Amino acid sequence: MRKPHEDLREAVLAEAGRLLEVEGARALSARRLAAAAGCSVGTLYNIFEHLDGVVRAVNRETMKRLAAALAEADPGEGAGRAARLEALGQGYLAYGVANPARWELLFRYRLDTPAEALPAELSTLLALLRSVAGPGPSDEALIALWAAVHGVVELAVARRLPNAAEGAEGRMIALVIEAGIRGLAAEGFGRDP
Amino acid sequence: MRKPHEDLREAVLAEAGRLLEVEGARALSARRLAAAAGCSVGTLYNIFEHLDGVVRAVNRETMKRLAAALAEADPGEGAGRAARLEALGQGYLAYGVANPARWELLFRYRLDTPAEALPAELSTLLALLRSVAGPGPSDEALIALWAAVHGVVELAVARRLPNAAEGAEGRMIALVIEAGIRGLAAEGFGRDP
DNA sequence: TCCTCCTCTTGAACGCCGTTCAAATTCAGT
DNA sequence: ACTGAATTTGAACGGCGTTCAAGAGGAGGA
Repeated sequence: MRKPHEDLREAVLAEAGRLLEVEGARALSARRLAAAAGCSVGTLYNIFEHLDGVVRAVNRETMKRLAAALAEADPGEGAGRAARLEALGQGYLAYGVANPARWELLFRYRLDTPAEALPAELSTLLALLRSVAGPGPSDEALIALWAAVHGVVELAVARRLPNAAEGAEGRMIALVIEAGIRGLAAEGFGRDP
Repeated sequence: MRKPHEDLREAVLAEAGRLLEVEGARALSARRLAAAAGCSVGTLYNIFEHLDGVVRAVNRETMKRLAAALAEADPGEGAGRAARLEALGQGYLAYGVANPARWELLFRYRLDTPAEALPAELSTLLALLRSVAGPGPSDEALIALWAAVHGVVELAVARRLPNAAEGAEGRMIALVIEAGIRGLAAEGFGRDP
């Protein structure tokens, strides 16, 4: 019932995760992956066609983990919508800072095959955002809020913030979320639970 | 008066820019650069020590161009501060979309030497932002606004926006800037010309 | 048992990469 | 013309993604 290589496929992905965490995104090469998983490069290419495929699979897993981390950070429906959004933003920052290699693969890896660069699991995140914001705000506004928060995290993870902002990432997230909430309010943020 | 290699150095940087624009960031390799500039790889390494050095030099030039593009987009002191900020945001987006290879080198290239990843010329941009926003807002708030806008542009350039946001980048920039202005207002945005 | 046929695996090979360095070249000063 | 220092060269090293001819393995029939 299960495809021939499925065990090996999972072993490869597990080793990919290990390599990423221990040695960073640079270490994720076909040869090292094959060696770590105990097969030859040729077999790796039988399973994945291109290295892009490994990255995409890792990214799907990363998205699941990110969604889980955000669900964890979410104080839940008991808390106010504003507090929940703030918590989600801080959770997004925390996940990125804690997993720079996965973050890099997810957002900075150059995928040659143009097919959706972000895994479809992104919709899970947007759905969570939607459930917190209520049905009022447009998709565009929600995605803009995500992108704004993402900008802070991306610059923080890539170590591209000016010195003046060092250590202020959390406060900057709070500022962006606060402003975003005011912007969303004009679109009916929080109406209709 | 001029250092021994300065002519060659400039030739290399000019060819680097050409390679970037014509063939993208992948084409910027030591061998291709040396061939294009008419010298050997060894000489390239005499001038730049590492390829990182070439990237850093290109990034300084990119920052200058970006600053010039923003100065061009700025309607000037005659316009309102809000209109100016909006124009700067749209200019930032336009530059990124028009120069994806330079953008990639500036914000996504993995620099091994940790020295400030962003060229010091970034301060020019922040100074422009400061001059438009007035002395009220804190550095943190201004950098947060920049980061928020940056997030939209980065996701757009990296083609990592969900389909729902395709073609809506300009409107998303407008949303982020509007919300940012409201946030900055609390910090005295626009007081004291 | 042996022989076929088909699938899966292997690792050497290709052309690229960043980087190094011994040797060749260049050239100013004598 | 010669010397000595500075500069340039390109082959070499180890690593990369990717391909593919050759080999290994096993299922089914004789």
